[in-house]
Amino acid sequence: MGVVRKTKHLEQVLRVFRQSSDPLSARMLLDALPNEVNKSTVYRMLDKLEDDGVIHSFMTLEHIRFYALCKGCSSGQRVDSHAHFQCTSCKRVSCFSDEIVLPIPEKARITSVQVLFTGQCQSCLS
Amino acid sequence: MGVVRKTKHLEQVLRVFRQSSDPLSARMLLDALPNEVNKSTVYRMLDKLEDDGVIHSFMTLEHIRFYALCKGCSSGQRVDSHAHFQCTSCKRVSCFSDEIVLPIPEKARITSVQVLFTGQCQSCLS
DNA sequence: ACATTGTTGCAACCCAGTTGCATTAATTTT
DNA sequence: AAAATTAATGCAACTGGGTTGCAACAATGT
Repeated sequence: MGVVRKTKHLEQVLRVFRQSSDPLSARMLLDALPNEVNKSTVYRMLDKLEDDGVIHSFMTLEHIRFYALCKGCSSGQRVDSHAHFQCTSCKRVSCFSDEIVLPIPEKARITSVQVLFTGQCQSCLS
Repeated sequence: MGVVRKTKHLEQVLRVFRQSSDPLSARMLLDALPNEVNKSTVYRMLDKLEDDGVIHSFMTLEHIRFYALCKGCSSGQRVDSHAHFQCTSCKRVSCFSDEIVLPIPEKARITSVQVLFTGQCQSCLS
């Protein structure tokens, strides 16, 4: 189905994503939006944007879903092995710039791969 | 901290894991245990087993945590890039037999990598 | 057998995410 | 431009995975 109408909220959501270098959770997005938006609305927008291939999502080990813009993902053949990283100390989530090359197994029809590295980031190490 | 005492529940949990070829969620484990066990107890056992490096966990896209025995993982230097697969149709989760070789990024001290393939499994394709 | 202390069960709780429904607002039709 | 259509929104209640504090219980050391 996906997004059909251009609403103010939608524009604001996209602006927040564009301005953020890191992936965002629904909560973070909710806090970042300029005016009050209901959380159901935010979840619904995120769902639709993901359906449309505008953003993609992945789960962190704290069972929180994070969303990020699909920059390179051609929404047709999407095996975007784009990887993410979460620092176990500060919990911050970020994207890995390098594309990860993964061997796609034969056994199944793979449509996506999510890769999450965990460990300590630079600033938490020092 | 980890597990200290050998209780009946603990033995049963380990038996269930050994008998299962697939990773298990807390709920599935709860259902598979022969006698009634409180869910808090199960979650606590899982936490401790993971601390001890006996099992490892990962999140599915439905934000459910799955656990599996660490077969090859030496609990010392553990960058176990063991991959999992979830079928988007039947939701079943399984382990990939092939070890995935991943380039470990320099920027951070990586301690673990989780890889989750999603798509359709053999039986759902036919 | 007893003391110690890790483990369990219980109930209440937290929080991410969902749902049904009435209302509002973006688009289309006239 | 106003009316009709229908997607998007807000609200409140709900679901379900996972956690927590505490009293009761049971595995281990002496």
